Amino acid sequence: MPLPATEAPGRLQAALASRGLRLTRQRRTILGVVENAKQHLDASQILRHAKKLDPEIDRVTVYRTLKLLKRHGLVDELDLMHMQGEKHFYERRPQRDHIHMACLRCGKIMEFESDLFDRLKGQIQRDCRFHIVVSRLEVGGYCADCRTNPSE
Amino acid sequence: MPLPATEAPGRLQAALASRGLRLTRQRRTILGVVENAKQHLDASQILRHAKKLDPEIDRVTVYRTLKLLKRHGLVDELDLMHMQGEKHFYERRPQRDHIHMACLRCGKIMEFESDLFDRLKGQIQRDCRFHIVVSRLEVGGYCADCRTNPSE
DNA sequence: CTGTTAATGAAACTGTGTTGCAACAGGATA
DNA sequence: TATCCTGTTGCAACACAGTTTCATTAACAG
Ligand SMILES: [Zn+2]
Ligand SMILES: [Zn+2]
Ligand SMILES: [Zn+2]
Ligand SMILES: [Zn+2]
Repeated sequence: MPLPATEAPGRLQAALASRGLRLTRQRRTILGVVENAKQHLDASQILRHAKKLDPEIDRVTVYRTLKLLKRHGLVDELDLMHMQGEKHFYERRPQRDHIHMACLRCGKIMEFESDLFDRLKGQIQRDCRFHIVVSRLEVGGYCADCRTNPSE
Repeated sequence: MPLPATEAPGRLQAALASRGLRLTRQRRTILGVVENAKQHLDASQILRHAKKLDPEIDRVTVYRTLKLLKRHGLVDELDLMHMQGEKHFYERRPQRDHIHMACLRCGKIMEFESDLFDRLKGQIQRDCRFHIVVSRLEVGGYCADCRTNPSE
């Protein structure tokens, strides 16, 4: 369940356009898929969704577009603790970073925002004189449901 | 060339033994490589180091041993922000978690321990009623050297 | 020392992501 | 709207990380 469902339709498209990058039919389709995804998708899921809207789209274009978005800091790449093999997942970079929690039993992915996380990043930048461009905090463990119903 | 596998009996070996797992010649070699590594190694680097000590070792055994160590929480798997392709890196799980900082310019990897990080994990466990088993915080950005010498 | 059983090595395989290149199309310009 | 330039696409072949299968080997308990 993505946190704030506040949709800004076409934000990715607008961002690409403002950088002078070509908005092709295929890119528009892929951007739409990423932007409107209800959960974290990997490259092959993005391809599958995109093919429903435009059957001509090739997987190479999906990979190239994801790489482009990543390079421009418009999407973040996640592992989700590699619970489903070596896949990588993508989400539009949010206004405020969040933590990903992956339940090792039921596979649920939860998100969490925290002031402490923001302060921690501030501390890293100050104490290590390190300018943070991208950050990723993922934890694996057991969710509330799985802790109270370990039998099911 | 092949050195005796009678290396200093590290903590990893002791941990495996205490769990009733077989300590084969190959496992001892691989454990020694991971334990004595001076930097973060990926699977193929671990294989290369291990082959110097025991040329018979197969890459499959390296993968299987890493999986075993991961499953038992004895090593952590890192991405280091995927700066060198999709490789994954390994390190012995430390007594206290640390943050990995990867410089996007010079490729340097730095480590950092922080009370704030420990408190953040505590907050997650309390506020989300989520029992943390493993956590990973990686940040990408620019290190102090690269910020002061952007010319070199 | 012996037997049981887990671990290994070799090869074939899966799946993710990349590269080279000819054909194509976005979008600027006139 | 037509033209051009250049970045983008689709395809096939490739590269590489990691897994599976199975016959053989060896840990270690008895
Ligand atoms: Zn759960
Ligand atoms: Zn998310
Ligand atoms: Zn990864
Ligand atoms: Zn640097």
